Amino acid sequence: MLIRVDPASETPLFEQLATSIRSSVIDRSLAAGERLPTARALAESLGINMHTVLRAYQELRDEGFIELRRGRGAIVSASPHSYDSLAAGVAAVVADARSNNVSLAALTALIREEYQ
Amino acid sequence: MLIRVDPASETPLFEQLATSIRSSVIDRSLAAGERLPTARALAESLGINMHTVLRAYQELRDEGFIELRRGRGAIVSASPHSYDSLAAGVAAVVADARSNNVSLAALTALIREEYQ
DNA sequence: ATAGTTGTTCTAGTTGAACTAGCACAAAAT
DNA sequence: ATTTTGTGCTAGTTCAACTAGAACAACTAT
Repeated sequence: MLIRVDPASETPLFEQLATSIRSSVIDRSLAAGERLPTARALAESLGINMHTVLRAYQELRDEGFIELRRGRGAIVSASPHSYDSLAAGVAAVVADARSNNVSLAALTALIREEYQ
Repeated sequence: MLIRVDPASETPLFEQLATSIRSSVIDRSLAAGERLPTARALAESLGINMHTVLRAYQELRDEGFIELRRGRGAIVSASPHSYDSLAAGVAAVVADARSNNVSLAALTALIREEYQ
C-alpha cells in the first residue's frame, strides 16, 4: 500500500489521498476486508495532519468504499459490483480527449456538466 | 447566448463561465467566428468583476476555443475537428458512473488520475 | 474490569486561491 | 484622433484547506 502526496499540487491533500485509496480499491490492489493505516499513523508517515487524513477517509466512507469504526480503524468495504466497465470507459474518454488536445480542466468540466 | 453563474457554488466563477462557453462551442450553439460579449460587458451583466471574466476567457484561449484581441474582444476559434465522439463517450461514462452510485467527486478523481 | 487504541467533535489559528477594485497602458477598431 | 478592449499591475477581502490541540465515545485487547 503505497500512498504519495504532493503538498505543492493544487488539488487538495485530502482529495489526493482519497483518489489514491479509491483507485487501489477499484483495481483490487486493496482487497475487501483489508485494513488501512490508522489516521494518526498515516498522517505521521506522510507528514500531514490527522484531520486531513480523516477527511479523506470520511469522503471514502460516504462513497461506500471503506468503513470506519472507533478503536478499529478503516476497513475496505465488500464492493457489490465490478468497476471494470467504468474503468474502461474512463480510459477511452481520456484517450479521446488527449488525442483531440482537450485539457484536463476542459474534460472534467464536461463531465461535471453532464453529471449536473 | 445564455450564461448563468452561481456565486454560491463551490466551483469558481471563472470555471463556471469557461465551462458554459466551452460547452456552447462544442455543441455548436456558438459558431466559429462568432463574437462573445466583451469582458466588461459580460462582467456587468453578470454582476461580477471584469478580471474574473477575463480569467475564464484566457483559460478558453489557452485551450484553443477562442481568440482574444485588444480592441476587438473574444472570437470563437475555427475548430479543426468535431467533439461528437468525445461528447458521446462522456455521456456514456457518466451514465455508467451514476448507475453504479459512483459520485461526481469519485468520477472526476478517476479521470484526473487516468489523465495524469 | 482495566487500559490502550482510534475515530469523532470541538475550537482556533494560518495560508493561499478566488474574487473584487481601481488604475494605467498598448493595440486595435472606428 | 478618439474610443474600445484586452493586458498588467497593486491591493484588499473572503473562504476553503490545512494545521494544531484538546476532550470524548466506542471499540479492542489483556
